[in-house]
Parts: sequence; C-alpha cells; structure tokens
Amino acid sequence: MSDSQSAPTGDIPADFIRSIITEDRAAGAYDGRVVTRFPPEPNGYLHIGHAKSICLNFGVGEQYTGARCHMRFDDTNPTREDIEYVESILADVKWLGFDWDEHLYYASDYFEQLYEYAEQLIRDGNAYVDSLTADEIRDYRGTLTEPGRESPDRNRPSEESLDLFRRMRAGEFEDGEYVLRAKIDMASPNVNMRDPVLYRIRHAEHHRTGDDWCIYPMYDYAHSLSDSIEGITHSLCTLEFEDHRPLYDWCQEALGIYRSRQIEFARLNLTHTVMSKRMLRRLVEDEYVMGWDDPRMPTLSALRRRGYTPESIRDMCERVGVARRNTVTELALLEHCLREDLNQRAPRRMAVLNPLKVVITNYPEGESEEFRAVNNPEDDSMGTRSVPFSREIYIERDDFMEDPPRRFYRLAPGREVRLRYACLITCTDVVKDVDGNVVEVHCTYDPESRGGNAPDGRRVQGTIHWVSAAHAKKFEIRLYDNLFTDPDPAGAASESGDDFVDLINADSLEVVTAMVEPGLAAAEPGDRFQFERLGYFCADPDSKAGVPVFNRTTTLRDSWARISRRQE
RNA sequence: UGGGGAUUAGUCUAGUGGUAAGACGCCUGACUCUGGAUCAGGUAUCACAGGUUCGAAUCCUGUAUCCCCAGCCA
Repeated sequence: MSDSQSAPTGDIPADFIRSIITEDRAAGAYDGRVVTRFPPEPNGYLHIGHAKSICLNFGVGEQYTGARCHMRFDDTNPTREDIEYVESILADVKWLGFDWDEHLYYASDYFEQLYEYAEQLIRDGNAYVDSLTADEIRDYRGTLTEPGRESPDRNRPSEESLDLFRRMRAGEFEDGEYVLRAKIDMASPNVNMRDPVLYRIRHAEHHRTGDDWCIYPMYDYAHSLSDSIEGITHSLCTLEFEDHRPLYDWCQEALGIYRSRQIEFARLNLTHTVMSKRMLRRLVEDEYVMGWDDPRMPTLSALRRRGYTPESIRDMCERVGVARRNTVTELALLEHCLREDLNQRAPRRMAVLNPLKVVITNYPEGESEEFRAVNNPEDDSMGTRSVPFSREIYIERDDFMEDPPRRFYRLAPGREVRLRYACLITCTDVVKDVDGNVVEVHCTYDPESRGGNAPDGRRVQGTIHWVSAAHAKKFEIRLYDNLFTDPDPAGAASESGDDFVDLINADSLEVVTAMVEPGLAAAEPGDRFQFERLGYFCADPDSKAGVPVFNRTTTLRDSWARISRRQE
C-alpha cells in the first residue's frame, strides 16, 4: 500500500512537474501542502493556449489530496484591464469544469500589503526611488552583451527614498517622474536583475480599486509576493518567464517571506491558427472575423459557440502532456478528442447540405409514412425517433454521380443503394436542365425493403442519408474551415514578410441553407447533433425559436474523400 | 563563450546505463444500415561527432540547430 499522506488521488500523469510535486510531498516539503494558481491578467479573452495552463494548475489542485488551485487575477496594470474580461475569464474556467471554491483572489487586493513590503525593501536598502526617465533607464540598463551603469540615484539614502516613495503614493508627482527600483546588480548577465522597476506612477482608474492608488506594482514584484501571500507552493508559468525566476526568488528572499517555487513549462501552440493576443485582436478589430467568439477563433468562447465540448479540450490537454520543449500540436489531435467525445453523446439526425431531388416513381403520390431511426448507435439509452418519408426526397448531391469512378458506391444510374433507416432504391432515370446539369433523379424503391433490408438478403454497398421533401425544414447552416490553411501562419508570415492576415483562408466560412428533418426545429442554442455522414453540428445563439441556425463543429472523418483524392 | 532553455517517428509525450513505449496522423486489412464508430496489423534506433562501458536515448567532451531575454506590459 502507498503511504497515505503523500499518496496522490487517482492516476496522476507522469510529467516533470507532477514528478516534482510528488517528490516534494514525499519529502514533506511545504508541510505536504500543494497549492497552485491560475493567474491571468484581465485584459483579454482566454484561448485554447490558456486551457493548458488551466488544466495543469487546476488539475494538480484536484489530483493531490488536500491540494487546491487559486483563481487569481494579476490586475496590476489598470490601463489595459477591464471587468468585462474578469467576467469572461471566470465563465470560461467554469465552463471547462474547474472550481476555485472560495479561493478567488486579485493582486489588487494586496496593494496595501505590497506597498508595506516595498517600504521594508527601501528601509533595508534593497530598493530606491529613481528619477531617471524611461529612456534614461533603458540607456543605463546596457545591452545583452554589455553591462549596465548605475543610476545616479542608486545610493540615495533610504530615508530620502522612503519620503519620495510616500509622496509618490500621495500623488505628488506626475506619471513617469519617479519609479521604485530594486537594488540588485547592474552588471548582471541577466538583464532582469539590473535594478528592475518595482513600482511606477500611473494616474489611472483601476477597475477594482478605482482611484485609491496612483502607483502600481510591476508584474515580477506583485506576482512573487502574491504567490507568497497566498502560500502558493508551486507557481507554474510558461517558459518565457524562466529568466525572471531569479527575480521572483529575490523578492521573497529580500523580504524574508514565505518561499514559493516557480516552475516553467512550454505553452500550447496549435496548427492552423494564431495564438498571440496581438494577432487575435487584429482579427477582431479589423473585422476579419465577427468577434472574439466567432467560431473560427481559438478563444474558449469561440470553441464553445462552435460546439466543442469542455471534455474534449481537457482530454487534449491531458494527451499533449507537459514538458519544457517548444512545440506545435496538430489540430488533428484536438479534433480527434472532440469526435471521440461527441460520437458517444451526440444524437444522430439527418440533414442534406447540398440537396438533389429524388423522385421515387413507384411510390404513391400524396402518401407518406414514418420510419424508425436510431438516435445513437453507441448508446441504446438514447432511444429512437420516427422520420417521415414520402415520394420526393432530397439526397446529397455528392451522393449521386452519373458517371461514377471506381470504388464509388453511392447512387448512380442503374445502381441500388439504401436510404438510411428506410428502404432500397434503384436509379432509373436522370433529369437534366438545358446546360446538362442533373436537376433531378428518378428512382424506384423496393416495397419489400421497408426498414432497410430486402427479404431476399441481397446487399448494397452504399447507404445514404435523405430528407423527405414534403416534410423538410430549411435552416441556415454555417460551415467552418480552418481560418488559416497554412499549419503555421505566424511563422509563414514572418518568413515571407507577409502580413499574417493575407494568409487567411478565404473559404473559412460558407453559409448554406440545408434541408433537415423536421424534429430539428426544436433545437435550442448549444444543442449538439451528429448529422449522419456529415459531421457534428451545434445550434448557435443566433437561433430563433423554432428556427435554429447551426454551426458545423467539425466534419466526420471522410475516407471516401481521401480515396477519391488519391484516384485523381 | 552576454545570459537562460531545448533537441526521441509527420505531431505530441514516456523512457534517467541493459538493448526504444503510448497517443494522434498516415498506410493495410476486417467488419458495418453512417465510406462514421469498432477491431487487427504496419509506420524512429533517440540532432551530429567523438569518448567511457560487456552494454548508452540515458554518463563525459565537442559541434550544430531552434526558442526566450535589453516595457515605467504580463
């Protein structure tokens, strides 16, 4: 048996971070506690990349007994933040299925305490108020290969710095007049350690503290201390903060406060999309997409609207794992996770996206009947439904070919196929317009095959979906394709010197009016279905009562498409 | 030699001195009232070059390539 106290709950993935945590527990570090945190700045919408961090931090918080994960907003820059973002972020984390219980925090809640700590740094000679301008500070900082120079204010007596710092807080100075700097090492090979700025003056209204403050702490300082204040044991962040770790440690050490450990991991990148905030904002603001939740965006709100399940996203994050290597995960993995999930739970329906009329010439005019259709072959408990059938139906244009190639086993002149759940039909005639386009197909049906099989046991190769013309509803369906056909749009753009928006897939959105089975009129926004042989679809919030609008979440795997492509 | 990281199949991840594992993708085939799902099989010698060792993806040395850092952003 395992030793009870340090035993993790359930199966824990063996990534390097969890290995560290498990070892720490076994060694009794942090009194056996495990506390992580997810710390976004409320200045934008969460995207699929954030999902990895959320799954990691909240995942760890769930997997070890007694562990927890704090939800914390790193709201230290009032000029770019807004309450709108904190609300959307909270909603997205909840949607993914995570819970912070009562542990919702804001760095801004610690402003007073952070200020006190800053005074302590000054008193201890570990920080000073500097009057250099932003340009001068940059100049004094040196370069990557040359050491920096000390500011003339570096040896300002601490009483004087203390006085100036208090007056900074009191609002006696303009933005930029003074900053508080840590006194570390201007010659450090790590430029982050060359007396980094800890506080700046910003006469701006903060979305939570209003105008209580006109000085705001910088990220490195606020983050390190917030972690310490909350007793975070493992502070998990992305690779680009690696060079900040010495400063993170310095802040806690100089103050002699609780020590947290920062551990960096590689962020998630996905093919066929962009993930940088700058690019996503551009797509929205220049109206290449309809908004942050346009179903083609990689934001969590967009994926939700498109029909992705939170389970599929979490599954993908788990499969991708956690490591320190910069990588790009194939979109195909996310799509696989999605299909696997939806295959189990999405009820089946029939819809024809690109209709071709079929007249069943030996079926009595004006009559109709109903066939029993299985709602989900993967789950009997989902039951069956009845689908109306009549003399005229619609089938998919792609399911008929006048002159079919090898291995095409759908409808063609003289061929017999099965209408799913209904009966066998044989094509007897083709009606064309003056230009020679097929506008209608005539078939006969075998009355003995009602239900789908012929009593003589003969087999057909193809089964196609259909909708009764007399009963069909016409609904709008939005078909989405990747926003970028290039797997690495950001990389391709920077390599060729093009603007990344020039790489946008012109066919990323196609709107069609489809013929669908009548029962679908009752679909509510958010309802997901599999339209048989086509893909997964989700009713959009744009739906009106009785008139849903569907988004295609993703297609089904299509091996015929691959075969026919290869035959060309 | 500015500093810090990384390098295992098309992609992601495991393996931490004993003869490369899993997932996605792709390819074969079986099955099928979704060309879906499912099932079976296939798909790399571990960036490179040396060295240590009976034995190296794992240890040592060197080389190469890629990523991050010079905001009063996070």
